[in-house]
Amino acid sequence: MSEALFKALADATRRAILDELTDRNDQTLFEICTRLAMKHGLGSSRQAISQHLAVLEEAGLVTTRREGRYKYHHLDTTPLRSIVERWPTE
Amino acid sequence: MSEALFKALADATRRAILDELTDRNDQTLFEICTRLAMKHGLGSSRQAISQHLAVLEEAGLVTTRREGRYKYHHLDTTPLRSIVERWPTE
DNA sequence: TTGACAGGCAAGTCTCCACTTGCCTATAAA
DNA sequence: TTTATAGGCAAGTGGAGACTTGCCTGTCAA
Repeated sequence: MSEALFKALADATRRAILDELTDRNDQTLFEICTRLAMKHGLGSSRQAISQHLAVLEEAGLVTTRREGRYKYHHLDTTPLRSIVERWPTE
Repeated sequence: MSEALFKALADATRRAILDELTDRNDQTLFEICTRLAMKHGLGSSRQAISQHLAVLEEAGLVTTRREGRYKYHHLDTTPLRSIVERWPTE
């Protein structure tokens, strides 16, 4: 569903998460929270980021991997191709 | 501002308008309204479509040209490149 | 000049969504 | 076994935005 993709991209905090995962892939929720606060100056709570990650995962932009009590998130940009395929940029 | 771009893409009706303009460029508001109703089964009012076009224009995805009492809208997909440039798909 | 047509403006309603709050589960260290 | 850590769940709140409604402006044909 492309609806989930565009909905995921619609929020600035979620786009900052994608930026952060582009910079360093495979991060846990807490890592993302602290690094977002540092580099992007975002004061979002853990729950907020967690909900954002769920939206990104539903869009297929983020996949997860469990390891003990840690959950690693990594970026998958392939869904973005459908955008330029739908409306070609030439 | 990329905020305007993602906001513009976030709505399904606006994406249908982009589809319609991809299929046939340079349409007036009324043409878009009637063709959306036909092909996409959308029963949106004229004002609704007009407001959507304003959002698309603000995002740089649509440019306009006045001609008498007609206003023609045409598609510009170049802003979409910034998406795959921001998060490369390889 | 009058009426129809293409489009614009502004206020109001309503729904969705981002975020909070509080509590719960599970893993690992003390 | 306790205690701290990493994360999850669910209900409630507030604000942004999609859509409507009513009226107004400007252009062209009869």
